Amino acid sequence: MGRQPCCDKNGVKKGPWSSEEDKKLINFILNNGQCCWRSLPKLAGLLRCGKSCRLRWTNYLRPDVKRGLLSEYEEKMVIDLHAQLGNRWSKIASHLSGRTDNEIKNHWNTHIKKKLKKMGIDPITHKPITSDQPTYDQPPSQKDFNRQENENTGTCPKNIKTTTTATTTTVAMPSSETNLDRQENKNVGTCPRHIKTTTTTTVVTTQSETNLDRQKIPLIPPTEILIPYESTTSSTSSFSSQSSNMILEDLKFLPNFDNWQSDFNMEINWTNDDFSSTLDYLLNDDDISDMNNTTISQDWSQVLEV
DNA sequence: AATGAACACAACCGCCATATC
DNA sequence: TGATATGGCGGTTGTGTTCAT
Repeated sequence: MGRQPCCDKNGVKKGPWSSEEDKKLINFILNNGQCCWRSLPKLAGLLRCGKSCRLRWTNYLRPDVKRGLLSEYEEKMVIDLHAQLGNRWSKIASHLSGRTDNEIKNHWNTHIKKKLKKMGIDPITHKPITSDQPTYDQPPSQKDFNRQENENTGTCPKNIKTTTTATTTTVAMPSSETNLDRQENKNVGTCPRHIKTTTTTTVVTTQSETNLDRQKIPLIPPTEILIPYESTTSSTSSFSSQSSNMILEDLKFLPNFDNWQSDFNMEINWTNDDFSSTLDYLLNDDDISDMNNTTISQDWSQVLEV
């Protein structure tokens, strides 16, 4: 007997998450902690696969997830760790506080690999590439052959072509200088993607660090995230009787999520108990009033001003 | 201004390991 | 002890954005 699918595929929504779905997921986990992912979508009122919820939470919504480009130091660590561990992204990620395996994997595939190649280093073996040695990103798999076939028959997805663009000549970048990035990319003809001023509805950039892209903050405005539950819920809904503009006021006293760990002396891998106690701390009126004296982080201030 | 190419990254898929019954 | 459920991992794809023409 084969394995059951992780969820009922019928009626399950796929694709990008809406802010509404994010809110539901965040609210559910804030109120209930992380429990079994399989039943979470139903309980949270989401038409999503449990697996999808888990990924969304761990890779994007979790408050201790660091966002933005990897620093030079982090990048160096990734390269070193990759040399030791290979493509074991989760292991690599465990050495980089706040970074997810998915993020590191993406960064490796889109940035670091190119840099290493440009530097004449094989990203697989981490050894210098000899001129007579062909290099492959991956050993050609059956899928690659299928892709090639698809391309030939004109049915390939549009991004197949990106798999063959190993001709880029990007060099190691001074990561904090966007104008240099721009100049450099201009010179070598590669797209300066990271220069973009984000205009999507999910991300906002600030300039609190030298690198414009370092501080991408999930733009689910706090007013959107912490939707007050209907007044029937328990003590956790201290916001329930408040109007939305009052909630905005309250949100000013929430901690800077960037400092979530240090603020609450939390481990990176928190347990449900950790989460619950932290949640209590966050939502306890006394504690909130104690936090009146704390400085609102620049990042959140900016978000709140939006 | 329109269009296609190039790109980044969020999200999905399928497999594997472990837990539970 | 085997079957099943669940979570985690790595590879891959899809989509939206930006840039060049």
